Amino acid sequence: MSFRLFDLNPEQYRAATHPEGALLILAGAGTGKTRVLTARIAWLVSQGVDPASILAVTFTNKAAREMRERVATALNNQQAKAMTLCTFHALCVRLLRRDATLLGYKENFSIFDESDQMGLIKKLASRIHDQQDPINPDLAKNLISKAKNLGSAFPEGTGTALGSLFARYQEELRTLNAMDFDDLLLQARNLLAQHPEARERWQKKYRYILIDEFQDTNRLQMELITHLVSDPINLCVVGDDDQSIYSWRGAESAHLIEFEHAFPNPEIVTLEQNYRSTDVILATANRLIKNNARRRKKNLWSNEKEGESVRVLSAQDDTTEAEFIADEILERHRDESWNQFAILYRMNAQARFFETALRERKIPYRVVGGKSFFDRREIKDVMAYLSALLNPDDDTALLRVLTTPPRGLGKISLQRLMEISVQEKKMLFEVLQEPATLDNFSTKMQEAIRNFLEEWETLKIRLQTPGHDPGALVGEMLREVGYYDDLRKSCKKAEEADARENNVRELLQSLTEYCQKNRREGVQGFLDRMVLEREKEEEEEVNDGVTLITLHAAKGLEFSHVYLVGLEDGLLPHERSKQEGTVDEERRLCYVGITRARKTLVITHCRTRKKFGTMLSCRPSPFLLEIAGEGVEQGSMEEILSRPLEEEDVDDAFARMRSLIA
DNA sequence: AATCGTCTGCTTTTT
DNA sequence: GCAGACGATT
Repeated sequence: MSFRLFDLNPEQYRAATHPEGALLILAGAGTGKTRVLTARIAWLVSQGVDPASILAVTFTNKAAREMRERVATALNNQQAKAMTLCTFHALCVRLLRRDATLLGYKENFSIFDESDQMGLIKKLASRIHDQQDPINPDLAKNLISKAKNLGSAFPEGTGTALGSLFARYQEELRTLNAMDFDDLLLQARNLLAQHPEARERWQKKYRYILIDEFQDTNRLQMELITHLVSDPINLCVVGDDDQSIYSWRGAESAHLIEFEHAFPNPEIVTLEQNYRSTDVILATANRLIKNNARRRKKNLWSNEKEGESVRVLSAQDDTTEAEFIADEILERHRDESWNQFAILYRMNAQARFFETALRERKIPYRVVGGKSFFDRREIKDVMAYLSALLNPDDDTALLRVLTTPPRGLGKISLQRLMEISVQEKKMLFEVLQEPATLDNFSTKMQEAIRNFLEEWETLKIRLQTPGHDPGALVGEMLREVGYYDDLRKSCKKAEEADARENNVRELLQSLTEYCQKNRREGVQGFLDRMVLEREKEEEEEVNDGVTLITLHAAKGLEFSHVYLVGLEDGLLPHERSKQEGTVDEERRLCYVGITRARKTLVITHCRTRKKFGTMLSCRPSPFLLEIAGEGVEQGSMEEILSRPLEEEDVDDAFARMRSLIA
């Protein structure tokens, strides 16, 4: 075995080599969680376990990718390939692509992403049109999602406008042979709950189950796990209740805290030795988190005893906060590369000040989060073509195809087609194919419809021919129907047009590559991946820069120098959390922020801040009182700036001035 | 169908 | 203070 088990500390070793039964690994921040999971998988295989019977589930694609890479180094390639290592959603797609017919879906169902979902909700909401209480689509989406993740396909309040919206939404999805993200979990759960033969088949396949970030599981995911686990129980979960920051999305850390309820007498291993931060930073984190009542007690420690003090600094206002930090980063960059610095904040809106300050000083930076490649119009267009090709029931996708580019079928004709579709209880594509349909339209329209059908059929047939290049075929069709021309026409600048066209080519190129590599999964597999893994392949992390990131997005990352900013009452903890009684989660958020730091940590707060356009005075966050203690220095930025320079700094400043003059 | 102006309402966002 | 949504206008 190439993975060296003797590199593990005693607790890690115990977790990695625990023989059988339920195993709960409480892995504090930076305690080598992924390492242990990888080691455990390697150990299982070394004990003769068939890799194909191992299932390891993560929450993010990134985590899955990282784990796969590490497993591949620990095992040989073939073994690593044989095991299932994916996100919850990808696992569900796998189950459902095989067994969806048992639930009344076809196995070529479409997966609706958030914008598809939103579009459908808006359409239905406008149809219901209740003058009493108009439906807020955002709210509706959240409530539907929440209900589903609690395990229910039905709204709580039937009879309300929202209730009927939920019902019709679900009905519509089924007619379109489509599932949204939550449905993937919901239907997979239903599959295992309602179909014993399927359940047994999957249980038999996955004998060894490992779950990462277990504190983030919602009820549906927990049910799914419970159904999948067979006898003997071989379930290993890893998590940290102190880092549970997604309860607003339905995650229940109670699954971890009360793990024994679901799986009695588990082996429990607590990992407390931290390999990331200095002891001073960890002591600060410990002092903060112990104020949370319901948790599994952990006390992080590190061998790194020599560390700089944690500094808590106040600033007059948000601009000063940003400028001070930017100056300090500039100063420290002398012996650290830019990407060792991170600025962590509660809200994306806070990033702006830091962007300005960094830009003024020509410091490179990257803001994590923002518009995804996959939200771009042209990408959605091509995805619609692929969806409509694979799932003829997906009217949403087909409508997009029919109107992009304009084919002489305008709003009115499409409306008429949809009316016929509703009347005859047939899907849009069937209606198009029906010869009788054409009688309703002018000769010009008939021509347009016939043209489209002809193109579409040709493409379908060619795609099915073996040895084809799907990317090239779709690209060819797009060109023939004038899609590229239309795309260019809709752009103001030539640069934008080039960029969009390039995006399409890139997408088609990766379609071709995917199909070459994964013969069996084909176009369907590619589409699944595109919807579920909404990240561009060459996420260019090569360029060096300071990271600007929200606390939520920072989980799992680490930086040598961390600036945790905006520690003000109402911002962290956020005002709304105080109203909703979820300050504990805000504390965990703060805890996550602190534990990202390897060497130095600066925590800042402003005495005044611009909110909604006006300057308001701010009180320091109550968390600052909780972290106060040995190794934490307090100060103000103004005081530091007015402090007389120390001698060497003066020398330095003179030296720099002289070199500027020279 | 596109563009302009006004109104509103304000976390976090793994898939 | 500003983005995003929506409705009125050409």
